[in-house]
Amino acid sequence: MEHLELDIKMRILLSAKKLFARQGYDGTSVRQICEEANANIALVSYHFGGKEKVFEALFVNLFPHKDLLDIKDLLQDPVEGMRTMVHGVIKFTIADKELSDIVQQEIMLESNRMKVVLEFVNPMWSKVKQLLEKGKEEGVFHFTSLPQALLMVINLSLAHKKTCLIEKLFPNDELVPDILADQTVEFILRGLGAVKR
Amino acid sequence: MEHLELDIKMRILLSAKKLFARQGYDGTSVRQICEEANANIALVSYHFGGKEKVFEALFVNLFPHKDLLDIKDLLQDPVEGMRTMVHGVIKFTIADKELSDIVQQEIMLESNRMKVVLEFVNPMWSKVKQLLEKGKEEGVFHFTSLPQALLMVINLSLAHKKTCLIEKLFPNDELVPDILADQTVEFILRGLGAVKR
DNA sequence: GTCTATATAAAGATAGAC
DNA sequence: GTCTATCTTTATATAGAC
Repeated sequence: MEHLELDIKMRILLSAKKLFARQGYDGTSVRQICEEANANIALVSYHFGGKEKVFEALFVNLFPHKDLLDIKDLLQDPVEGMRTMVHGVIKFTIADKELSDIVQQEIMLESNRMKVVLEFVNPMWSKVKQLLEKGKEEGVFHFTSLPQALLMVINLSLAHKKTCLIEKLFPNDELVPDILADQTVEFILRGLGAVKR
Repeated sequence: MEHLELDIKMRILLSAKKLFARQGYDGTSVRQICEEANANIALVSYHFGGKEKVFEALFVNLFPHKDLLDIKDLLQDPVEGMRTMVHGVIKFTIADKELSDIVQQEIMLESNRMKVVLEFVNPMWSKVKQLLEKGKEEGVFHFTSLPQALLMVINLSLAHKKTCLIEKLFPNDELVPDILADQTVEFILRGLGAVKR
């Protein structure tokens, strides 16, 4: 029932993003999406070709492609490079919480839609992988298994905001985004053995 | 089509666990569960009272309640205590990958079923929280925000095995469970500033 | 306790009018 | 490009026979 100023295709995409994030892909119906978008049910098929295609279009149109990959010379200093990358990913998860929630849901489900998600997310992980390799070569990062180190960095970069997990344990608390990013980055760097304390 | 030797209630629960883990709660139908369990469709309603109740029963019956909480004197040495807890959680995620996958899916969805999941999972996080507090008091752990530190420890303990995330980046690799647990624990301890290098 | 048969609702998708 | 109306399938759940 929002963004009535936009054209229908975009309204459908934004509504799908909102509902997929809140209820998951399988928990969201095409009817719901169209209701939210103030669009007719038939338009999803007409404009996109079905629910699956809406999901794809969502990433094609709304994923912030280049932001993180345009940065040159990331590999010059692995520690600073890692700082930049992790900060960038966290910035994305805060800027578009819905899309980042969808990414994580699909990862956890290991659904068929992973193919689409990975297409957009892998370039970032590839950069992080390079940073880890370079850092290990130079002796600033210390870990046994590269794939597992990468997994830990990814998970910490993405899954920092699932506060529902602990809200019962911190009834009055709230997380401050600025502190969040810095603390996560420094945690990762220390975890990787890059001495910073 | 397995475990035909068990009684029907348990067969339904095990089939539900398997399918929820693979396809998610919303992506799994009662029909599918009964087919997998070699049971009649009507039996889910008769024995449990519906799909939601099957989910609940799954945790009530199959969640390893006490394993981690019986350990006494965990707080004597926060570093060793943390080592024990994280190892324990990782052991659980490996022992029952299906159940741990379900836990993570529901966390990411922030579904209505979180209430059930948290009931079983919170006691563990509560212990970890205590360890973090004690460790910070004693000056062995260093972090700014307790809730966020807790979140990072939880995430690393749970989400270490989503290898689908990076399998394109490591075509031939495989993760070794033993190394996994140790590397994760040490990563966490270093991340928390407990000097171990 | 287990089955068949069915009730009822909701899903995704499209034909055809406008 | 958008709508109404409808098709088909599938969902959860249950009544009632056995």
